[in-house]
Amino acid sequence: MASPSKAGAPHRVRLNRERVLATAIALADAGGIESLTMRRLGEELGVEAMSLYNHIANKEDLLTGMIDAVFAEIELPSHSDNWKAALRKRSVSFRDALSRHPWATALKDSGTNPGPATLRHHDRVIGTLRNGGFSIALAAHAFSAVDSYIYGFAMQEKSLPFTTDEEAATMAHLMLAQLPANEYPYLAELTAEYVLRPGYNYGNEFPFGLDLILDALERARDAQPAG
Amino acid sequence: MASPSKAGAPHRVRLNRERVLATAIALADAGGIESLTMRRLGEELGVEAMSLYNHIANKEDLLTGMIDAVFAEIELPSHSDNWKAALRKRSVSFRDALSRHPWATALKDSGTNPGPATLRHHDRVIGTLRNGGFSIALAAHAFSAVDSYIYGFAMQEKSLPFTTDEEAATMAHLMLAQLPANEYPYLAELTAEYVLRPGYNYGNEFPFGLDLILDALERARDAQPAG
DNA sequence: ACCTGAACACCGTTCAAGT
DNA sequence: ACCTGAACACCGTTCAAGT
Repeated sequence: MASPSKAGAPHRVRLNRERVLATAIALADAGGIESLTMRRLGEELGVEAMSLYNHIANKEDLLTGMIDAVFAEIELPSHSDNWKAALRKRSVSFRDALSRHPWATALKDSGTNPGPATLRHHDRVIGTLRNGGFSIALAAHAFSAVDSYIYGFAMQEKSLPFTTDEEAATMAHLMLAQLPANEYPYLAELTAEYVLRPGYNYGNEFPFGLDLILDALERARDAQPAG
Repeated sequence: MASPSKAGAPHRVRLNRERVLATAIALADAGGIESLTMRRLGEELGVEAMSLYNHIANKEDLLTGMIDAVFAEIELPSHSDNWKAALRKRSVSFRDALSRHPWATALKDSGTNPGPATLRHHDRVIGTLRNGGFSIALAAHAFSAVDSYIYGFAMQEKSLPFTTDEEAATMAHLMLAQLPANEYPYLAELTAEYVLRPGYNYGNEFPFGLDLILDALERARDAQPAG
C-alpha cells in the first residue's frame, strides 16, 4: 500500500551486475556450477535470459565476476599479526570460502583474468611475507606452496562423494566391501582403521598440511642470508 | 593393395572403449575439455555420435574413464627406493601427467568413482608410506598433504594465461603496465623483479614446495613414538 | 552386435523490435 | 536504457529402425 508499485504487480527490483552475480553464486552453491544456466539465472531474477546481457558481457564474464566475489569474502591477512599468524588466519578463511563455494575451485581456468578483489588479496599476501622478512624469491615460493595446498585440498574435499560423517561411514563401508582387500591391502587398511573411526572427517586433515607448510616456511625464512 | 578392405573405403578399425577413451583424451589435450563433445568425438572416430553409446554409458562415464587413464600414466612409487625418493619420483610423474592433461585437474568432481588405476595408485602410495615407517594416521595426513599440493599446483599452473617464457614476459609486462603500482605495490614489485627476470617459468616453483613438504614429513615421521 | 537418422529437451548468444 | 520474442547453431541422449 505504501509502495508506489501497483498491488499484485511483481515488485521488480532494478537489475544490476551485483544482483546478477549474487544470484548466480547462490544458484551455483545450491545446485552446482552445471546447474547455472543463463535461462535459469534469468528465471531466478524474474527476467528473461536475454536481459542479463545488459549487465554482463557473456557467461565467461559472469564466471570471472563470481570468482572475484568469492575472493572478496576471504579475510585479508592482518597487518597487526606476525606473518605466520596472519597467513594462517587468511588460509583458513580462504579454505572456508572455497568450502562454501566449491565450484570456485575448478573455475580458475586459463584466460580468466583476476578481478580487483583477487589482485588486492594477492598483494596483501605477498606484502605480509615481505614485511615478515621473506626475500622476493622466497615470498614467491611461499605464496605458490601455500596456495597450491589450499586449492588442492579444497578440490580433493569437493571430490569426495559424501559430506556428513554418517554418509562418510556408509560410503566407506560400501567401498571397503567392494575393495578386493588382497588387491588394495593398504587402502583397505587405511579405510578400515582410519576412515571408519567414528568422527572421521576429511576436512580435519586441513590443519596438518597447513601447519606443516607454515612451519617449514618459517625455517626457510630463518635460514635466509641476513638481508 | 595388400589390405583386404576396398580401395578408397575408409579403413574402419573396430570401435572399442579404449579407442574411444584415447581419442577423447587426445581431443581434450588439444582443444580443452570444453571442446570435447560427443558429436566431435564421433566425427574423430569416423562414426556418428550415437554409436559411442555402445561403448560408454554416457558422458560422465567417458570422463571417469579418461581420469583413470591419466592415473594409469603415473609412475607408481618403486618398492626398491626409500619412501622419500619413491614418493618424490611419483609426485613429479603425477605432476607431469596433470601437465600433459590439464583438464584432468578440474574434472575430479563429486560423484565420480575412482577407477582401478586410481585405486592401485592410491594403494601403492599409502603402502610406500606405511613401509617407510609412517603410522596409519600419519600416512593419511601425508597422503592428503602431498596430493593436495600437487593438485593445487597443477591447477594454478593451468590457470596462468601463458605457457612459454616469452608469452609470460609479454603478459607480465602487460599486467605490470595495467597494475596501479600504488594500489598493488607488492604485486608490482614481485612482477617487476621476479616474474620478469629472463627464464622465469612458474613451473619451476614445483620442486620447492614438494621438497618443503617431503622434508617436513620426514621430520614428522622421525618424531613419531617408536612403534 | 553394432551403427544410424530423426527427434527431444536443452544450451549460449544475436538481433530486431518493443517500452 | 533496458527488456523481450524469435531464431540460430549448438549440446547430450532416446529410440525405433536398419545391417
